[in-house]
Parts: sequence; structure tokens; C-alpha cells
Amino acid sequence: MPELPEVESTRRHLAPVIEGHRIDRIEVGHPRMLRRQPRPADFVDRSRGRAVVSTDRRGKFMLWHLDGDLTIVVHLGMSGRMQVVPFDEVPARHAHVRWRVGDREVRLVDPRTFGFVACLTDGELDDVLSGIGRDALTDLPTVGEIAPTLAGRTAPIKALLLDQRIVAGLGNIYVDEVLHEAAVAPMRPAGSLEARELGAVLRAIPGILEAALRGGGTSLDDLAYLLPDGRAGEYVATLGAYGREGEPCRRCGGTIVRTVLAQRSTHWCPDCQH
DNA sequence: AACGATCCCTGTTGGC
DNA sequence: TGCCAACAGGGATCGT
Repeated sequence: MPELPEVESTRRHLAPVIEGHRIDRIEVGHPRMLRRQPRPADFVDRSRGRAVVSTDRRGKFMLWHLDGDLTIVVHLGMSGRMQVVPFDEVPARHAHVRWRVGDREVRLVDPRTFGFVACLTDGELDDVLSGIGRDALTDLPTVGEIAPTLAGRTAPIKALLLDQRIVAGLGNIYVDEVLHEAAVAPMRPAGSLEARELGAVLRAIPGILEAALRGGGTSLDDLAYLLPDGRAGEYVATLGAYGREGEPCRRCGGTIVRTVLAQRSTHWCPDCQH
């Protein structure tokens, strides 16, 4: 599932392909992908012929800043991935949005269509980003900054780490990894964490995310996520908790268990996560 | 306001 | 072997 490391790995691969280049042609094969666009008909008209000035990211939102104060927003949802192929390659199944850039085509492939794209004005972009919290990799809050937000909260710490309005970028896989690294049980009421534990959680976040980024992200067995050149992310071999039900904890030798929390499968070690 | 549940969607998996 | 229900989950939305 694309989370911050997957989106950032994707962005870094796409940057040299699109930055400074003009978008010559756009095709949208699935209107559902435009559901964030205020006026779907604007999507193609706004961005066609414009150059990508720079790329950026906020949480799981990839941003392509265009000339003319417009930004293409790409969210990969749960099964989205980007492809870069020669422009004359036969369209793949589920390649729902296709951008022609020079002699190449950039595609958003998304079988489950939970992803979306939009081309937004600066004002519209501000509206979208105002609903998203600080970036988990580049703008992580300190304990002092985040503690008031969590104080008194009874929801599980996992649920609040998944909430993009608080910290943006973590998804189901990396929340489990962060809590395992921090040795905090995922069902702990968020407000019950001591400063020491909150500190451990916040320290674990950049460590996990940067390691995942070095591996190009996590490609699970179903291969939903791949890099734009088709390669798999290698961090899957390093996962400590997610997907390791029944396997030994790398830290204490206990057994990783799977439960359901916040309507999500949750992997953790009852022996060393407290 | 906070929190949990439900829905969207479809390829894959597992049970019978 | 074949069929079909269950499952995966980011984010929007709804009910309590």
C-alpha cells in the first residue's frame, strides 16, 4: 500500500522525467479518478500544454507544480502506482490517467480506483492541504507540540497515527512498524502515553520512514506497489511487524500476532510492546 | 467533539 | 476442481 516512503520514492523517480518538461497530452480513462476535482472538465484543460516546474509531496499527496499557479495532485490510494513507459506502448489495464511527456508516457495505474488526481488552483490546493497535518518525514512535530493534541484522547494510538489530520504520511504498514520500533502497544489510548513513550514513537517515525525510503518502499506479495520503472520496493524484507504474524519478534523473540484495530489488520509483539 | 462503523472498489485468497 | 464469500485498505461520510 502506498504510504509516505512509496509516494516519495515514486516522486523521486518521476522528478527527472517530468520536471522542466511540458505535458503534451492527457487522457483520463476512468472518471472516478477525478472525484477530487472541483470541475472534472477542467482537469485536462487546465494542465495540458503546461510545464512541470517542480515536484513536491505532503504526506501521501504527490504534487506537480505547473506554470500558471496550478498544481496537479496525485494520490495513489491503496492500489495506485505510477509507470513511465515509451509513449507508444499499448495502454495497460487499469492505466486510468495517462500523461504524455515528450517521447514518454507517465501513467497512474490503479486497479481499485481508491487513488485520485486533480489539477487545482493555488486556492483549491490550499483547501486540500489545510485538511492535512504536518508531514511525517520533513515536518514532524516534537513531543511538546503533539502532546496537547493527544491529551485526553481515548482512541488507540494507532488510530491517531493513521489520522492524516494529525501527522501526514503514515498508513497501516508503517504505523505498525513505528509502534513496534517504539515498543508501544497499538491499542493504548493515545492520551495514556507517557512523554517517554511519545518520544520513542516520534523518534521511530523518521528512522522507519528513511530506512523504507532507502529500500524504495515496501512491495508486498500482491505487488500492488511498484516503482515507476517496475522494480519492487525492497523494504518488505526489513519489516519487523507488518505481515509477520506467527513469526518471531526480531527484538525479543516473542511471537508477532495479528489483531484488528481501527478496522485495520494490526501486527504487533505482545511480549515487548507495552 | 470524538470515536467507531460503513462504504467505495476489484484482484486475490481461502474455504467448502 | 470450481465457485463464491471474505479480505485487503485510504479517505469520506455517517450515526451515536
